[in-house]
Amino acid sequence: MTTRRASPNAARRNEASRRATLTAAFDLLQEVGYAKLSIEGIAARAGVGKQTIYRWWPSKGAVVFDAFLLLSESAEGGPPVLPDTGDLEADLTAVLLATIEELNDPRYDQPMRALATEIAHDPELAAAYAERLDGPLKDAKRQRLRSAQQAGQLADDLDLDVAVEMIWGPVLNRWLQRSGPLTADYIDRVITTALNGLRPRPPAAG
Amino acid sequence: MTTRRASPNAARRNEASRRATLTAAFDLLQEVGYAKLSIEGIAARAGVGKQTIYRWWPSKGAVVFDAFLLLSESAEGGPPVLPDTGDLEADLTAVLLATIEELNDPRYDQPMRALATEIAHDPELAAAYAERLDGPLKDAKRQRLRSAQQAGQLADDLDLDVAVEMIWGPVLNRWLQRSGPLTADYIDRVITTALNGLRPRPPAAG
Amino acid sequence: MTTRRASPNAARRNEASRRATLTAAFDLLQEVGYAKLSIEGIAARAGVGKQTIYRWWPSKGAVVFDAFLLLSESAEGGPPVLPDTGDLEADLTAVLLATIEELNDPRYDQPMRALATEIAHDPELAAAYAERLDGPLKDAKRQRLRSAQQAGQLADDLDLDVAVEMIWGPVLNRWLQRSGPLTADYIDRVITTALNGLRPRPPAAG
Amino acid sequence: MTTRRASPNAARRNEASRRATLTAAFDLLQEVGYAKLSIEGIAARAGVGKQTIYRWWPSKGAVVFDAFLLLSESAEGGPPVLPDTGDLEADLTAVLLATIEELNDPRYDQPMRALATEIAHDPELAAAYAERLDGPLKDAKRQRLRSAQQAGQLADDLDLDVAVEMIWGPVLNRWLQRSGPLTADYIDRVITTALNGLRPRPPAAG
DNA sequence: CGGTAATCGAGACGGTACGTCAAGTCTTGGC
DNA sequence: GCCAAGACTTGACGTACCGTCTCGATTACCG
Repeated sequence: MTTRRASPNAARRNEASRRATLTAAFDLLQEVGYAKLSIEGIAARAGVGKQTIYRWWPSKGAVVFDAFLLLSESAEGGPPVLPDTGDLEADLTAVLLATIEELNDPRYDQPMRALATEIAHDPELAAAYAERLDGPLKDAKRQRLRSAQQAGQLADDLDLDVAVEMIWGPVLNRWLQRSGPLTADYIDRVITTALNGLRPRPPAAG
Repeated sequence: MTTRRASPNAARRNEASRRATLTAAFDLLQEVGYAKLSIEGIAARAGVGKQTIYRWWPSKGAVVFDAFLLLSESAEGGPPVLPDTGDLEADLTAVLLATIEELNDPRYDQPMRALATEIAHDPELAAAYAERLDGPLKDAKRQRLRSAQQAGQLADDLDLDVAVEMIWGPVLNRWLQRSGPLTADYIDRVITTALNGLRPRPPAAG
Repeated sequence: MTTRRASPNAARRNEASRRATLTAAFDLLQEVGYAKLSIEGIAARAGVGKQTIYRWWPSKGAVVFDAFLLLSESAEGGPPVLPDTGDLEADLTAVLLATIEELNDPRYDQPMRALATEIAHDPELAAAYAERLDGPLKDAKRQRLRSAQQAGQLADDLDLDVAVEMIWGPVLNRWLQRSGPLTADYIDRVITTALNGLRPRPPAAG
Repeated sequence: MTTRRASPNAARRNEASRRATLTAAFDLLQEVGYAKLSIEGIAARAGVGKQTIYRWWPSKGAVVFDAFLLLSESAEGGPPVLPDTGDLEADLTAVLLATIEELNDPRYDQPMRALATEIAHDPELAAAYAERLDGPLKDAKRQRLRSAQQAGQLADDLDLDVAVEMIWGPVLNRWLQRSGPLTADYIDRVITTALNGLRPRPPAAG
């Protein structure tokens, strides 16, 4: 058996209340923003008792996290996979363009910032995020790079973890800190720079 | 003529109260963490009236930001400069090692996360951060890369902004999300990968 | 035919649950006091479902009332009777001494105050109290006075109801309001004053 | 110096908030009854923050008590005095008639029961009641009886405290327990019985 | 150099939300 | 159909802070 906490009897949990809570949380995140998001507000919007929220979630961050989880579950069929046309640069560009489109979308901006900061302050949440939300995505990214590596397009001794961070890290950072615009051009430069590296690259052998 | 009801008369500002407030804010950030930081608490700790804080700072985030500003001002003499021994890889390694040492230091971890969070949620603060705190540092980083570029160690057409993000982005991201340990080995891998790029690199010409 | 949706089928009632509930209620009244007595607490202490309590009692006061009823039933054999030695003053003194002993007993103080205040706020409960608990007692008191009246010890035209209230009213009041100590001496003074009245009493005829 | 608690600075207390609170408490007591009286409700009705109530009163009962105090203060000029026409019986009748009129008045019934209940359960409150509200009244009652005593209308050795309780005790008890109607006739019987006592009274000497 | 206006510490105020407790209703599974 | 158990919505609890608002008591500038 695997349950960690004994207290509430999960079998009797009201699924309708759970979904209402998560939906309300996500909606409110868009509407009022992270700073004004309150358990009280979520409960009221969801038509749910506060106690029900406190019974099933340890923190506001956990609710927000589960709201994202619900969203990603309802969106997907199976684990995520990155496109693989054989053209790595094109595939990465396509994926990152979709990413910045989402990051630039006002509907998702606030909620994702909320999630990011909750994660930054709550290690337990960070672990859950790494495992349940980011993990599968990271696997897909690594997998795409491995495929390119096997096709000889990437260095044999490449550290795939670092490679993934090298491509997505700058983008996420720029978004979170608003240190610059997230444009298609920026994406291109990131990908090109990451692939080629900072050092001068001798002309391809004739 | 100027606005009739302008901001308070800065000339009369009590410097002792200002410093006490910022010091208290930073200390409390370490002690109780970001989530439990309150204006009331800062005022009490600083032996300062709440009104004094509200008079001079628009938000809690602004106080936290100023606390960092005070810290960085008291630490420095003039704008920051990265070491330049001619050996880029060694210099970057040295700087990044110092960076992760700070990020791993429990005294700074909480406060810096607080700052990151406030910035993520407050565009105005983000602008101030970009200009006053991060700006000079970024200039120094760019300058070091430019120096290497001029020495022929980096590609001529390298986008220095992207290059800087490529090196520091992954590290900051890993720290903020706790997606992996910040070790010397990790730093090495990041620097090597960034410099060489993901693509296979033909052996240096004989 | 009877009402279709009447009260639950009393025949099926679980006597063990009933007694457990009432005992738990009385015990808790002593332990945690009236203000902190809760249905939830009673149910937990009795090992009984909350619904079972709500099924059989209309209010917390009703449970408390029944708890007293259970107590008085188990204590007695038949209706109460006051001692009648022929010496009215002595008999009254004996009974009132027993009364104040109970009122001063910490085991009964809290529960009886609870009962008294529930009665004060709930007319229906007051009626039940008057009929089931206080009624028989009052009959006994009246009966003792009537006996004395017939023996020529009390005025012929005496209003027995008022007479009873005149003796017990001051004592109960003093207890409830804590307006003075309940001592044997106090009892004596009450009885003497009630018997003689406030007016000067001419010396008994020779 | 005499202050008992240091915490709130009574000098800065807002008199308007105080009066609004007490008035709201009294009004709500009439409207919703004692059982549904809540601090939250009082605060809302008074347009006052909850904290302001908690700052100045230790319990709901204390608020109710102060509400009565405010009422009695605003009603009076100086300490209360009972009428003294020389005819004790008539004077007592007049006073008790006024008393039962108040007790029978639906505007005061609920609030006074609330006060009685709070007193019954809170010894500290009972002491305050005895001193501030009931005390002066009891003095007046005793004084009237003493006057009659000096006029030879009452027994020389009469215990005035007990005498007062003997007259008012039965009335209050009957009201609190609803054990009978409070009518003019009842008042007459109480007074007559108390004055004459229970024992047969020989005809006044010719 | 004394008058006066702004700032200061302090903290009361009307509020909002917190996280908890209990009320009374409803559902599930066992007897 | 009653029962124990306990999840549910509701509403109040008493507390912590919010941001605004007085209060005297220092300042520090200005006439």
